[in-house]
Amino acid sequence: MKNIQQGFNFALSIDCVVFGFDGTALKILLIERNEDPFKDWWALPGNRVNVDESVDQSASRILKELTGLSDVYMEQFYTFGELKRHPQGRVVSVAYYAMLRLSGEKPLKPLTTFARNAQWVNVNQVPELAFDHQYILEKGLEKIKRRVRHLPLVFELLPEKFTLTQVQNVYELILNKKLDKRNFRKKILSFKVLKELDEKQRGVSFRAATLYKFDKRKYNKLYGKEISF
Amino acid sequence: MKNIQQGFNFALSIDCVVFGFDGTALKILLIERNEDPFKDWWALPGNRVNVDESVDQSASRILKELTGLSDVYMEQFYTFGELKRHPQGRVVSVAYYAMLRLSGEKPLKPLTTFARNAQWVNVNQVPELAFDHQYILEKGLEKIKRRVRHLPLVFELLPEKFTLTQVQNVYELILNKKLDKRNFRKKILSFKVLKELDEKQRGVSFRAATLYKFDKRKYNKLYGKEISF
DNA sequence: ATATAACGTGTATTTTTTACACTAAGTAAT
DNA sequence: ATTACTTAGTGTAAAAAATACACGTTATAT
Repeated sequence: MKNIQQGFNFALSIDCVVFGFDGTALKILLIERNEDPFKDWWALPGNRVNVDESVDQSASRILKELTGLSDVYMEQFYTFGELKRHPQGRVVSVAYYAMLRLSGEKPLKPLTTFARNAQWVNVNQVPELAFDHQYILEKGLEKIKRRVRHLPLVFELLPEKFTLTQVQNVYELILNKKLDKRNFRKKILSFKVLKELDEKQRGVSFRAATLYKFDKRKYNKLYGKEISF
Repeated sequence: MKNIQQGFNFALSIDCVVFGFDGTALKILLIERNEDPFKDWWALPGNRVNVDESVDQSASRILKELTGLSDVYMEQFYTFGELKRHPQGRVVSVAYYAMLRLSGEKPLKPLTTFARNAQWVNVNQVPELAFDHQYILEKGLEKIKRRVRHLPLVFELLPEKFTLTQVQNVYELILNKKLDKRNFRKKILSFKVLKELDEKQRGVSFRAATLYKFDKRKYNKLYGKEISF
């Protein structure tokens, strides 16, 4: 029982800022807490890290338990270690952002009882949140605004096949500004990582757009890890 | 004694990647450990976080204890939470990078006994390090390579008054590539945050260069927080 | 057939980035 | 004082990237 030694008296938690795109709006995932502290409050999905799992593993597990979602793109972005952030003691929280394609078929089912409910809410219609989660959310948003310019994160938010207009919409929502259509297309295509498909959108009123796929292999080959969108 | 509850069995530590510039080379600070585990090994300056201090406070305290240095520019960059990274139990480490002007006058005096010695070593002549510190160092280096392009970090490494050639040298060392002198000057001056002084270098053989100061007020006013060096 | 709404495209202008080499100024040695 | 040496300091032309801007095309719905 090594951990009984002095100094082993912190709790570690994970909090996730989970972004989703439903074709129209940028959403984040919130849970409704079913336990104290902050019972009945909305909060970022999060929980304690177990002592026998790595922090990255823990993040995946926690997201899965609270939402039923697995294989989600996640990345650590900051650790929140202020003194009074948790009323039950010294809890330091490692925050992750996550991104996923939001298709109607994926129901959100918390696999644990401490969250009674999980729900997508529009990024700019977030209610008051438990703990310092408001702050963590803001930092997460700032972070992806920057990261989205250097990493092909937006494709995590889009379905496998997407139109260029959808890509542009996601960028506009994240960066929170309008982009010029022609210039945007010129630029995104200039990276040569989108594969034009022999296929059009289906089920839309009005003219259907061409579908594209993100070519991950080509991206890795061309850019290693970084780029400038 | 809230922290006796289940879950409060992590230790938290801070590790610092401290960069210094001595006018010629980019250095990082290492300590020689005087205690187990890894007694006699070189390591990044770091130690346990106390339960009654914030993570940021802890980082400053620890750096001060190990080196005698205070008021150093520090920023958190990643949290290392793998399972087996510490032989004595579950220790999760929050890593910071730090930057400071390395002038001869500042002697390094560890104020604690667990480090027997603190020393600046050239970034590309680092010996084998304790724990996962090699890895943390690499990540720290990657991080500042990116951050230095968006934040005026280099001025933390330089003396208050510096020449443009010195600025260029620091950028070249961090980015690890040669820059064109005329283009560099054009660009750095175009930001309008360097104030040309009525003063020249002293004590150099050969022609003395004009000294400049970084105008922090102007930087904040013009750019808020970000820029693209 | 017609109205509708989003699709998809090109060019000219401005701005930014890159490439490139010599003279000026101060120090040190003779 | 002359000379040799070393770093400081400067401009321009070409290429590349970013920006501004508008209309004919196409599939759908009525």
